[in-house]
Parts: sequence; C-alpha cells; structure tokens
Amino acid sequence: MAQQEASRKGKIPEATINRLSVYGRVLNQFEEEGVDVVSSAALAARCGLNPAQIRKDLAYFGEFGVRGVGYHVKNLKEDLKRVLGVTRIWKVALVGAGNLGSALLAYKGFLAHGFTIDAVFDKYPEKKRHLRRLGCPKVLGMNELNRVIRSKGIKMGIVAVPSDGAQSVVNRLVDAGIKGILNFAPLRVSVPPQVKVKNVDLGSELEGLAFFLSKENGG
Amino acid sequence: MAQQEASRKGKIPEATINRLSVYGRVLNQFEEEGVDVVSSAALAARCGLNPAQIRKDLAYFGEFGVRGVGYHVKNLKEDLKRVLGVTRIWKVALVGAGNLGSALLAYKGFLAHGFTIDAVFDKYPEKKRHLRRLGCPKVLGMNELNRVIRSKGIKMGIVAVPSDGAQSVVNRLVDAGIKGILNFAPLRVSVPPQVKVKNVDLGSELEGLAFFLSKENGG
DNA sequence: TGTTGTGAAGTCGTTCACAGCT
DNA sequence: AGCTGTGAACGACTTCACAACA
Repeated sequence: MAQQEASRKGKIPEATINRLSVYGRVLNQFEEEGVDVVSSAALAARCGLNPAQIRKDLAYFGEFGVRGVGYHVKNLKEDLKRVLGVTRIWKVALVGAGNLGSALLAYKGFLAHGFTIDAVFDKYPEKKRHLRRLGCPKVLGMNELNRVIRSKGIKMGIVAVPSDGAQSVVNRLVDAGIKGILNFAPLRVSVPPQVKVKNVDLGSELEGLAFFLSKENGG
Repeated sequence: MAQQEASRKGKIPEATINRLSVYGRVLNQFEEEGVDVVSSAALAARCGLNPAQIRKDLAYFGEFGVRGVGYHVKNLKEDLKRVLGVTRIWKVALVGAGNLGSALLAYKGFLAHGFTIDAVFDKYPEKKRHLRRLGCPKVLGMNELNRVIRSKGIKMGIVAVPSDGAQSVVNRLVDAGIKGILNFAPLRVSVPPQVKVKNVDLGSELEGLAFFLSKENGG
C-alpha cells in the first residue's frame, strides 16, 4: 500500500506532496487531450520542473512507470489519488461564514477534489440563514461545534474567522478531534504536534509580490 | 536603501521573503502588548522558528538590531515594511467577480496590508452591478482591461476566474503591463520571466492535509 | 552579561548521470 | 533505442557556535 511504501522510504519532503497535487492536475489535462502515456519530460515541461524531480517524487511511493515507455496517464492519476489519500470523500468543517467563508461554501471545486463541507459554524448563526439557499448545510452556533464534529466524525477543518478569534477556534477544533486545519487567519496558530496546520495568507502572498516588484523597478 | 543592501548581499531565498511578512504580523502583536524591544529568541518562539533563522533573514537587508539588547519593535516593523516595499499603497486589479472574487473585494484586510483593489473586471460585468453597493469599484468588461490598467498604472493583478479562462486572463494582464500576479486558478500558468506569479491553490492545500491524515490513521 | 551578526557545519532538497528494464 | 529508477554530486537553506559589541 502506498502509505507503507512511503514509510519504508523514510520522510517525504512537504514540497513533494504539494507537487503531487500539481501532477494530478496536469494528468487531468493530458487525459482531456486524449494522451494515454506521458514521459517524465513531458510532465516536467508542463509543470515547469526538472524531469528527475518528478521521477524522484514518484519514487518515494513506488514504481509507477514503465522503463523505455513512460507513465500511463490514467493509472498514474489513480495512483496519485491513492497516495494523497483522496480516493474517498473527506468531510470538512468550516468555521466562519463571513465573506471568505461564504465564498468557500459556494466554491464548487472542493467536491471535484474529494472534499465536502459537511458542517458550518459561526459566532452568529442566525445572521447566516440566507446561506441555506445555496444548498449549504445549516450554519450552526459555536456551542454545537464539538458535538457535531465528533458525531459526524469530521477530521478536517477550515478556519475563516478574523485573526483575534482564530487561536480559540483552533483550540476548539483540536478539542473536537480535528487532525488537519486550513487556516486563513493571518497569524500563526499553535497546535499539538499530531495536528497539521496549513496557512493560506493572502496578505503575505501580496507582500511577496510587492517585494519582487519594488526590486524590479529599483524601489 | 533596503533594496540596494539586498542586491549587495546576493540572492534572497523566497522563504525568507515569506517569513518577513510573518515577522511583521508578530511585531504588530508585540506592539499591541506594549512590548518595546524583542530578542530574536522571543520572535522565534512566537513564529515557531529558530532564532538564528530570524537573525539571518534580517541580515540580508541590514543590521536592524542592537547587540546585547534586541530589536526595537516599532523600528523593525518600519524597516520590514520598507524592505517588503509596502510603505506605499499598491493598486491591484482583480479579474473575476464570482464567489471568490466578491469575497476578496469585501475583504477589509487588504488595505491594512497596503493593497487596494482599484479595478475589477469580469466577463459579464452587467451581472455584477450589485457589488457596487459595497463601495467597490465598478465591475468592468474584459475589453476595458488593457486601457484601464495602463491608465491607472496598476502593476499587480489577482486572477479569480475558472481554470479554463486563467491562462488567457494572465496573458491579457501581462499585455497590460502587470508585473505580479496572484493566481487562484488551480493550474500552472506561464508568464514571461520578468513577471512573478504566486499561486494560491486551495485544492492542493487540502490534498496536503489529506495526505497527512491518511498517514496518521494508517490509511 | 546578554544578544546580535555571521562564518562554518549540517541538513535537506534538487539535479546529474547512468545502470537497469522493456 | 528510449525512458525510468536511483546513487552520487551539487546546491540551497537552516542551524550551530562564537566573535563582536552595547
């Protein structure tokens, strides 16, 4: 099994994991174009990477290719799904139904990737009743967070609340048994070691762009 | 000047730039708490980093600290702003006024970081007239993109359109003189070398979490 | 004394180059 | 012949350890 192979080979760079998602996307493109078999060079060209990089990344998890031929697009796609653990649907809890939270609720792309927002919580759920229209789950109050997440067996959470509430929301999610958190609040939250946090920080990204631009233009 | 010091010392890791944003946030926290001076150790603790990391990052751009004392919070905050190039306000063009685009429009945090969405474009601008309420700039059609971006002198763009339109939008932005792009479409777009793209890919982030979770639970 | 700034060492990730298959 | 899988070389980033200094 993929996970066992991974542990057999030791620790996998986080960069590798992120690239696996990209490979999945690019394989979808090739599939749509009717391509059956791709070489690491062809994949690399479309990802803007070195071919060896791709072969190394895949080698962490097994031998998916055929020497002298390449990778079978459909097979590799499935193999990657298995490696990433997205063969099943992951239930996700969303905390914060403000502007960003609502946008995430409306975003149809999640399901395509194997994720479904199965519970939504907000400090003021009664103000968020209009979201129901969109076929979203009912927005619940924070007092129901623990019970609902536990009873539904949800293990992933998205934090889309303002900075000052983020750490406390994270604590409650961890208490409720959440093991992975996508944090949109622009601050570092602390969690116990067995919980994984990924930060999406738009301000930081823009500041990174600003740095490049001021460098280019000489100030 | 910061930019000159940077070039004097050679290439700066992108990871360093991303961390500078984080330092800025943490310094804000310290400032709010009434702290005047912080050590690299104190900063490091709150960022979850090694103190030497922080000193190295800052050393790329100058000597901001006082030996035996630490860093003056207010000064360092300003120095970092200067380094990142966010002492002035950056005008940003947003393309795509769907769910995500609207959320970004409504997001108040941009201005706090020194960015303002100064022009909004959509394929169907007449359907997006309701956004005007929120004090947002009028949503314009794609045919106005080049003219407006050039006349306003906008250099940064945010792409919040579906995947299949993303590359063509990026091309148009580049044609209009945009130098930095924040791309929310889940695919790699290609740009000329003098243009910088940062990708924000929610699907990938979730897949990264899924990988960790399936590892922890043994599959 | 206490903390910065920094060369040196160490660690981690990427690329090369070629053996091993098909 | 062609392309994968991988040990070895390389390069980049991080951490250590200490000299420099308030």
